[in-house]
Amino acid sequence: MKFELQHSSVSSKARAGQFYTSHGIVETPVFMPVGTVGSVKGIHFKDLKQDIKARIILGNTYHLYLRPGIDILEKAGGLHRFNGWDKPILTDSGGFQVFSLGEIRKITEEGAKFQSHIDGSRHLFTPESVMDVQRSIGADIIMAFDECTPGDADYDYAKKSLELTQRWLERCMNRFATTQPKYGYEQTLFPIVQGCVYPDLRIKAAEQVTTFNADGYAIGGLSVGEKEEDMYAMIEVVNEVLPLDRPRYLMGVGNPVNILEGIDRGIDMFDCVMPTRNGRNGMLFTRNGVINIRNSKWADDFSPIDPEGDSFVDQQYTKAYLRHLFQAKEMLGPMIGSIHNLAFYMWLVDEARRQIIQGSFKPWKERMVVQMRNRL
RNA sequence: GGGGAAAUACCAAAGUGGCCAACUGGGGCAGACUGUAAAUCUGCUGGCGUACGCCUUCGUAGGUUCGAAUCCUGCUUUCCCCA
Repeated sequence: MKFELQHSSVSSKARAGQFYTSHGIVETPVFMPVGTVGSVKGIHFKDLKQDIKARIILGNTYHLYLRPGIDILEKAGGLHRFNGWDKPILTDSGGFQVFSLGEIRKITEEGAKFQSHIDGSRHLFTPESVMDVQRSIGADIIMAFDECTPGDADYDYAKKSLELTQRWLERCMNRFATTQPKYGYEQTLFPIVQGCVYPDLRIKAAEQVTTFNADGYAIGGLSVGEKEEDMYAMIEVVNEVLPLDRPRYLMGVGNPVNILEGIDRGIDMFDCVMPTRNGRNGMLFTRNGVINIRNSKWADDFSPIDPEGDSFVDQQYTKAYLRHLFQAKEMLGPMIGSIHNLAFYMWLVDEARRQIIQGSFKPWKERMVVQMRNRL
């Protein structure tokens, strides 16, 4: 997978670039909508492509492995063929589930033992099996199997956790190198930098991953309970070490402010459930701040959802009507909320890219960060 | 016309002498959500106060009692059955 760095900001570490996959070119910075089980919840791909203009979406190894299962995905000819999304897909490895499934999971040197959240059945994920599953899913970019260290971990735990992630990474790389794609197009593997909020661990982690000369690198284990300034500090520390000529992917982040701060620090790729989940729950992100559309003050506000927004839902529907849909628990409400938020996120990264290219990113970002913190 | 049952907060509905400003649902109001165990979860919902608390409430007017949403009497209203 080739990555081209097109423009670098002078007053900031922000960059604009693009990478090439078998399913198309992805311009960066980019936001990747999360489609855990092979679907971006509540959104038709038609809208995702034409209106939201998503360039790449996520899938999740753990969820897809449990349902529909590997045999179905292989019979379908991979996830692209199964769900009909013909643009790039990135799959997360299940490392985050190691973190989020808490009680129903156990970590050993060999791998992670899970109980399915669906039926309680027991499963073992190893670095090798996770590579194999991701070969079967057929994502363009696949992720190493890691332990996502909690943000409040003490140094000792974080160090041991990182070392396990590092050993698992070697096994992932070996397995990946000795297996082939199943559907005739290229796949690439991104390692993940862990190390919690400890700079020396983060540096060690970043140094280790770069030795594999991967096509891109991810920073994981952030926005998982640590302080926001710690997150930014860790991004800065890690990006000092990661090579400039490869994309950097900040996993699971974040809110619109986090994204601009990430871009400012040299991040190229983001994913987060926030636009979809919060949109489903009535929280709208706009360039002027956040709207809780369920609030009674919108009941008779017949202005468009977002007069400045460029999604069709922003102009088509009024705030009062959208609030009504949420009050009435109509499924259209969460759908509109999700479309709006995703379109806004895509606008945000596209506009950031434009500002980087024309050399005005920093002041624009500073203005946006203040504006977007408002509560409307 | 005769007989029976019931009236509780925005709605529905528990409670039938003190642990009741009153269970629980719904509705309403607000909040949370960051590589999705989430179209989910949390809090509040008589008034005033951040709070300890104080004040006014269980159709209505009286009464019994140390104490009443709960017991008694009148009235009002609603529902059911028989004519």
